[in-house]
Amino acid sequence: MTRTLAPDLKDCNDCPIRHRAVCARCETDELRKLEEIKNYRSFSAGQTIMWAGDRMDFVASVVSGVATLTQTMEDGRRQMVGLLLPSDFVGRPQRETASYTVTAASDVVMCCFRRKPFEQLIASTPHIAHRLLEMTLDELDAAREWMLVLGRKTAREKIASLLAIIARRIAELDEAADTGAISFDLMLTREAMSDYLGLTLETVSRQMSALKKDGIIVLDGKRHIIVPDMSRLLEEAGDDSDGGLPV
Amino acid sequence: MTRTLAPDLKDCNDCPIRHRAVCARCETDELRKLEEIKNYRSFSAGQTIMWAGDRMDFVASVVSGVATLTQTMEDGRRQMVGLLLPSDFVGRPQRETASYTVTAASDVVMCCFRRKPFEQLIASTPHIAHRLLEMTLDELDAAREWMLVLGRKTAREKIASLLAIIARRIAELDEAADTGAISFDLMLTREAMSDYLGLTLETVSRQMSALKKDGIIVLDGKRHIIVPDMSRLLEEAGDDSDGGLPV
DNA sequence: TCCTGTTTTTGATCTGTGTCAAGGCGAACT
DNA sequence: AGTTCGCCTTGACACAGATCAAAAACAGGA
Repeated sequence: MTRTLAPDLKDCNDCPIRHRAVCARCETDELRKLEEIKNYRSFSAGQTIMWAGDRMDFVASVVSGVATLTQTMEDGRRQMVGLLLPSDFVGRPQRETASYTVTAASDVVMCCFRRKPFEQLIASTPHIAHRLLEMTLDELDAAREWMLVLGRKTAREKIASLLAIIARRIAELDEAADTGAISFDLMLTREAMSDYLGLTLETVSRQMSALKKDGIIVLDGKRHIIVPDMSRLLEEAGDDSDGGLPV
Repeated sequence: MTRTLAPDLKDCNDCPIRHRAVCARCETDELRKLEEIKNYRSFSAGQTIMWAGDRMDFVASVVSGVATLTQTMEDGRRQMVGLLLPSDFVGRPQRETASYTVTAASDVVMCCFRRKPFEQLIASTPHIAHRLLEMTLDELDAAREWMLVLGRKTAREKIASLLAIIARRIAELDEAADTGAISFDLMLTREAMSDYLGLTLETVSRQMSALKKDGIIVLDGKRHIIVPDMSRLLEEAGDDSDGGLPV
């Protein structure tokens, strides 16, 4: 349930798979192999990084920015199934084609690894395989928490849940942590939020206004959010305790 | 996206982790170790196998019957986050406590392994770790498909999707496959269905009646379902192509 | 600065699903 | 056979959120 950060995150800038990923215990020759198969790629806001069904020659780790994983039905209904923040991993070893469409929500930098050699690296390096399993289990937990949000929460609770998730991830990255008030840039359009939450963008807008009116959040411009009291937000989200939702 | 069955499933009755699990390439001393730490356990319909938050000393594989994974909010709202059919795996290595409540939907037999030694086995046996990763990735895909169902589909489409998933899993087990008509026992109450689909049991009942009236399904008693034409069901489910939803 | 297109807000109305309530059906037990 | 209990179905009505429509806020370029 708790996000498992590589313990020596801060000391790990040389490792090309950043943060939560496999770097923590990389040894020099593993690092060298990773160096060989990696390259950084940038995408601008709104750009589609990969379409569902595309051939997938890379796996990647988000370095900066926000990307989304979405599914679409033929009639255009869309559902976001994953929100990729810095340190998240994209792509599935052993699979030729992408299952989901990946879109850059903001400007994004990804650290890409050629898939074939990456798979070999996994096969020959047990601790990387373990790290990958751990990350996948975290993602599975996140997806399951999200099923509760989608299936059983009201519009207001959904919005509060989304804000809480992002606030938590941001706080985690900034290490600012428990200073009470948290402020962050929401790098999603209202439409992207509605795709995540299974709502329409009008409903998202209305509920944002309502949360603002009730003082749960403060809006500075359209996208910059201040949460004066995190516990009140969590209450609105209907979360038991403050355990919180993993992303 | 496609379920990955162990290739020599049929020849593997001695392996205590059945079907999809790790058995395919188990060698004799690995099998011996598994023998030592396993024991079979039976549960009767309706019984709670494990509560969220309980200490978890076992991981397990479903041998027969159907079990469910659910989350509950303090006010009682409930969401099923996983449906466990024979060959599915439960439990998370490296975690002390259960995240979800596990309930037997029908009479269930599980093959349980003591967690600590199982973790050691994973650590020392790369191909088991790989199999586990593959299974976890399949589950993640299933969870994400389910997010689309929960977030964007209508009640009728939700029901059709659930029936399609179960029909597909049953067909897979029976190996009866593409004979057009599929019939199976739905081992879930209307309430369990509603928990899976994020609906009320009344709505589930109404939509089942509607699908029956329209000839998409035939009901023999309350729980035995006949699907005369699988493609029509998939159409109702709103699935693109017939790719279908993994569970 | 104005113009243009995108994103967001707000309003009015409609509808699918939830809620509340009653009754039916079958299985197990007396 | 009758009673009880759990599960399922059906109906009437209410409401959260969708849909349709318009205007306001904002960003970027000429």
